[in-house]
Amino acid sequence: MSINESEAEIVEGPPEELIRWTGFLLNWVAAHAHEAYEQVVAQVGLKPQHLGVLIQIQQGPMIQARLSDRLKVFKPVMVTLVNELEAMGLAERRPHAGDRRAVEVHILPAGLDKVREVERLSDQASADFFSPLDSTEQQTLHGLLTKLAKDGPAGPWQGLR
Amino acid sequence: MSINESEAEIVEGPPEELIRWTGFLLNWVAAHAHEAYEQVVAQVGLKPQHLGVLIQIQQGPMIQARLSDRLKVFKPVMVTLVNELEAMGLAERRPHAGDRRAVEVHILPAGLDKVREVERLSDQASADFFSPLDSTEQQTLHGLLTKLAKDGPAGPWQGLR
DNA sequence: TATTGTTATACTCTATAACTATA
DNA sequence: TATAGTTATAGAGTATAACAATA
Repeated sequence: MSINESEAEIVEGPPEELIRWTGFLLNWVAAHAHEAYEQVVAQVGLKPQHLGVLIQIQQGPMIQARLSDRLKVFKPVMVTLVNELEAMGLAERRPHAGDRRAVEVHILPAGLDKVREVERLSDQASADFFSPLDSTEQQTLHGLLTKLAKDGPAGPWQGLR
Repeated sequence: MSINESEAEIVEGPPEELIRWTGFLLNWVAAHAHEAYEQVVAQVGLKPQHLGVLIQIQQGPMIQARLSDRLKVFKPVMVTLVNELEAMGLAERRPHAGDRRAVEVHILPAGLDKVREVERLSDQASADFFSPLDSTEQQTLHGLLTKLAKDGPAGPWQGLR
């Protein structure tokens, strides 16, 4: 048995050398938040993309091409996603009156239930995730991230997409 | 290539419906930060993983198996990465005295130069990215993220890995 | 028997191409 | 000519299997 140092890393924190960089910390924390979210979605038997579709059509039907645009996935991927949602009885395709090429994707009652359930579970997961911060700190974090999200792409990389 | 209808969405901000959720914001901002970092690394002709290896061996050589562990990539991936680093003249394999199965991966002068260059470029990119925040706000953000990174995995998802 | 490095292989995701039927 | 949906295919990226050499 090789008693290397790899035994001590059962519970892993961020690498000590890198935590001084805010950019690294940002990615590290976000990765773990996303992991927690994926866990929640998987708990109800879905992938994040399924939920993305359900949320989009929650208020009303949408044609597939539009769903592809909104979720930024390619058309063949959307075909598969909608197929799977139909197979699970969470959504269904209906012909689009006025344009016989297009199909509308409608949410079904079971789909609405799933959305509600995920919202409930992810609210809980979110509360747990941010629990190391008190209420004021959470608001501060939200404010800082909002600033970065809104004013951020005004930086030098704006021309890159 | 398809010339799509999306004329109005040239500069994209985060989806309005989702910015209330801190978890979403966190991921959105982090994704853009990571994108900026990838741009920087690509600028010097590397992928993030290449740089990960170079940084690990910056202080001294390391055997491949250990590099696989540290960077959490599978062994065949590390073989490819080291092959590429050798082809670029940034690192080289040397036999490991005492264990003839293992090879040490050493950084070369050109590799050190690359690391320095990326550090310089990414410091600049980081400064640009966080420029919407003043110095105090940046420190606050760093503190909040540190709290989440250190105390975060004490939450209910700690058992998941 | 376990570990190191390697090759070969499989699987998943993402991205294009090609085709039909409409418009 | 362009768009909507579908099928088929190509390509990265990730993960596993199997192997020879060594411990």
